[in-house]
Amino acid sequence: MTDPSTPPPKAPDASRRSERSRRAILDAALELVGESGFAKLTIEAIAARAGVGKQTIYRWWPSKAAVLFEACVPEGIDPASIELPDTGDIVADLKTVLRATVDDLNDARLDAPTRALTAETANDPELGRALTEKVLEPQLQAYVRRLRAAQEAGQVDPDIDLRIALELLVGPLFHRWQTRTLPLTHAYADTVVDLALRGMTPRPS
Amino acid sequence: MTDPSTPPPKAPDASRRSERSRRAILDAALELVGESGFAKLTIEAIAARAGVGKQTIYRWWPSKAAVLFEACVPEGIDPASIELPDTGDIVADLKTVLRATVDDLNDARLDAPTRALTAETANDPELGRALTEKVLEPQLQAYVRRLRAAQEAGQVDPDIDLRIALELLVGPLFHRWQTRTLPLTHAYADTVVDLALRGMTPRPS
Amino acid sequence: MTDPSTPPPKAPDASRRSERSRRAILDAALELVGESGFAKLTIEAIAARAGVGKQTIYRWWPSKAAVLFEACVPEGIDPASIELPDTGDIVADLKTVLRATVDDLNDARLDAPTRALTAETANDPELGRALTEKVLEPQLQAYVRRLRAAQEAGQVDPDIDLRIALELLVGPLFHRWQTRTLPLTHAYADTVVDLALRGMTPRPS
Amino acid sequence: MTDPSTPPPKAPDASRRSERSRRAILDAALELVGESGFAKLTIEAIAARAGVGKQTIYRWWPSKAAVLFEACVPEGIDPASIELPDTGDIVADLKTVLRATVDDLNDARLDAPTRALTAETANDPELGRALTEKVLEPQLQAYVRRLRAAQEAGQVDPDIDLRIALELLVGPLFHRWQTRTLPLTHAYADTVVDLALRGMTPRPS
DNA sequence: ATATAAGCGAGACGGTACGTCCGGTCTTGCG
DNA sequence: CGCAAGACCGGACGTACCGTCTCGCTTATAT
Repeated sequence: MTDPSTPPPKAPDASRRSERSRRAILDAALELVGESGFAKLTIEAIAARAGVGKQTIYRWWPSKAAVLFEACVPEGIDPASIELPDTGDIVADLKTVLRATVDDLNDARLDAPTRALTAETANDPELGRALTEKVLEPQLQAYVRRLRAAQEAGQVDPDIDLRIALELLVGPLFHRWQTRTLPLTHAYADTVVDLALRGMTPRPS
Repeated sequence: MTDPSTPPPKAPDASRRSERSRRAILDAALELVGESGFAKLTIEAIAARAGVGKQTIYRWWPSKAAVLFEACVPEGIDPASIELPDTGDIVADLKTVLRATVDDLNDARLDAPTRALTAETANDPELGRALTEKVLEPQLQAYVRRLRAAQEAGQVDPDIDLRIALELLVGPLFHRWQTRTLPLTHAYADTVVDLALRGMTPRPS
Repeated sequence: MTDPSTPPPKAPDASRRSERSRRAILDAALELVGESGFAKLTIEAIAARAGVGKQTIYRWWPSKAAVLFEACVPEGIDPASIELPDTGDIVADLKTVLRATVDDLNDARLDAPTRALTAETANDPELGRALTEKVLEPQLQAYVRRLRAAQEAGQVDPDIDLRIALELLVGPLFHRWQTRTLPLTHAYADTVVDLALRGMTPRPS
Repeated sequence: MTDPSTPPPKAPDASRRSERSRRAILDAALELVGESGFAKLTIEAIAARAGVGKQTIYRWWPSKAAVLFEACVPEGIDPASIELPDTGDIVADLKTVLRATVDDLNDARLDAPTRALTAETANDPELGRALTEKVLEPQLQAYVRRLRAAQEAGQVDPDIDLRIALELLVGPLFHRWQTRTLPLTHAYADTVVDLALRGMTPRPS
C-alpha cells in the first residue's frame, strides 16, 4: 500500500527507465569516488563522466549519497541468504568470518566509498536507515543466528544477550577501522574472538 | 628537519591575534551547527554571525571542520590529567565510566558537533589525526592505565592485551552510537562491562 | 583561419539564450551606472537588480564594461545609415550637426555611461576597438562623406585631407567635453565650425 | 584663516614627513603602472614594492590616482614658466610645439600613466580639477600668450577668440591620441597647424 | 638628557566584490 | 516520455584589496 496522502511527486515511469544510463551513472560514481574522494564527488561530474543529463540523476536518486549507496549495494540480494559458516566450532567459525571482515575493511577499493557512506549518515538520516536496514542488520542477524546455534549446542552461556554478544565481536573491529588508531590484522580478529568468547562460555552451574 | 621545499605559507603573526574574534567565531560555529547541522554550516554564516571578516577565519583555520574542532576541544588540557576512578573494584569503576560515556553520547547538545567531526574525518585525514591525538588517545590511555592497575591487583588476567581489552569495552558503545541500531542505556553499558570482564578474569592456573 | 592552439573556451549555446535575462541585465546596468557611477557599478549589483545569477552575466559578457557597452549601443544598426544633413550649405549643416552633438554631450542621462566607457578604453583595449568600430568610425565616415560632397560642390578646397578636416571640427568639442575646461554651448559649436571652415575654403587660384 | 567648522581631520605634521618614503612610494607607483597598468595598481602593491606601511600612503594621499598624479607631476614648477618658443613665425613655432607634443604622446613610458590619469578623471572629479589646474591650463595659457603675440604682430586675425583657436590646434591631436584611430605623426601635426592657421589669418579689410 | 609624541613598517581586522563551482530546476530538441 | 544537453537562479567558495586600526620601533623636538 503506497502512501496516498503526499501530493503528486510526479513519480517517473520506471518501466521506461534506461538501464544503460543507470549503469553508467553508478559506474561513474564509483570511479570518481575512488579517484578523488567523496568530498569532490559532484552530481555534475557524475553526469559528465556517465555521458548523462543531470536531470536523469535527479529523476531517480535523491542525493549523491543515494547514488553511491546503490552503486555499492546492488539491490535484490536476499537478506536471509547471508549465512555465517557453521562447522560446529563457534570460535573457529567466528575467526573465519572476522578475518574476512578485516580483509574487506582493508580493501583499498572498498575503503573510500564505505567510509563516505558511513560518514554521510551523520548528515543524512534517511541514508543511515537504508544502510542499516539493507546492509548492516542482515549481517548482524546472521551473527545472531550463528550464536544462537552455538548457544543451543551448549558452547555459549544461555543467559547471554546475543545482540550484545555480537556487538562485542563487531564493535572492536569497527572502532579500529573508524578511528584508524591501530592496524586491522587477522591476529587482531583472532584475539577479539578469543577474548569475547571467553566471556560467553557456559558457567559451571 | 622541516621541509625546506614548500614555498612560504606566510604564517600570520599569532601575537597580534584578536582573542575577541577567536571566541566569537568558535561560539558562532557551535551555535550554528546546533541550529542547522554541519551540512548547512558555512564559513560565510560563521563570519556573519560572529561579526567577522571571512579572511579572519581563513587566516587561522584551514577548514570549517578545524573551527568546529577547536570549538569542541578547547586546547590546553593535559592529556595525562584524564584519569578513570579507582575504587579497587574494576567492574564497578568501568560501569561508572561507561555509564557516563553513555550519558555524554546521548546529550543532544554534543551530538551534532561530535557526529559532524567524526564524519568529517572520512574526508579530512588531518582532522582525524588531530581528533585521535588530542581527544581519543588520551582517553584510551586512561583506560589502559586503569586496566593495568586491575591487572596488578589480580583482577584481570596478566596475559591479556590491554589495548584490545579496552576496545572490547569501548567498541560496542561506539558501534551503537554510530549505527543508531539500538538505544544506548546504562543497562547496556553494565552488560557490556560484565561480558567483557568475564573474559578477562584470571584463569585458574 | 581560426587559432587552433587555444583550448576550447566552451562557448555557450546562443540559441538557448534568455532574451528576458539579457534585457534585464542591460537595463539594470544602465540604471545603476546612472544612480551611482561606473566606479560603484558591480557585477553583483547588476545581477541582483536584474534578478539574475552572476554566472548568466559572466557567461555572455567578458566584463562590466562590455555589458555597459551593449546597453548603450544596441547592436544591429547599420553604420552606413548614419548620414549628415545636406542642404547644400556645408557651414549651416555642420553647425546643425555639432549643435546636436553638443546637446548630446550635455545630456545628463548619457553623460555617466559615455564617460565611463571612454575612460575604460584606457584599461581595456578590446573595448576601445569595439567602441571605435561600432560607434566612432561610422560617425566620422559620415562626416567624411558630407565633406566630400562639399568638396565636389566647390565649397571646400580639393587639396584638403578630409580626415584631418573632420578632426578639426570634432576634436575641439571632444577636448572640451573630456577636460571640462569650459562649457559646451551652441555658440561654441558655431565658432568652431566658422573657424575650421575658414581654413578650408578653396584658395583663389 | 583656516576653516574652523570642519571637525578635526587630524592633519599629519608635514614637517616630520619622511622624504625617503615619499620617493619610494612615487617610484613604486610609476614602476607598477608601467608594468601592469592602472587597473592592477593597488595601494597594497605600492606599499609592498616601496617597503612602506599602507597607512603611510593613506596618510598623505587620498587615492591611488593622487599618488600617480604626484608621481607624474612633480609639484613646484611655476605655471608661468611654461613658454612656447617665439621666433616671430607663428606657424613654424606651433609646428615645433605640436611635433614635440606628438613625440610625448608617443612615448611609451608616459603612455600608461597619462592615459590612466586621464581616464580616472571620469570617476574622480577632484583629480580632474587638479589635472586641469596644474598641468593642462598652464600649457593652454602658454598657447594663448603665444597666439596673442601673433595677433599683435598681425599674423592672426584680431577678432578671433584665442581660446577657441588653441582648441582647434590641440583638440585634433588629443582626439587621435584618445581614440587611437590613426597614428600621431609629425606630418599630422604640421597639417593641423596649417589648416587651423589658414582659418585665422587676418582678413583683408 | 630625557620624556613624549609623531611618523613609520607591519599587518590583523571588518568588509565588499571578485570570478568560479555546483546545486537543483527548467527548457529544448531528439529518439 | 525518457533522455542528453545545458541555460538559468541562487548561494557558497576561497582570494584580493579596501580603508581602519593597533602594535612596537625609531627619531626629533620640547621640556
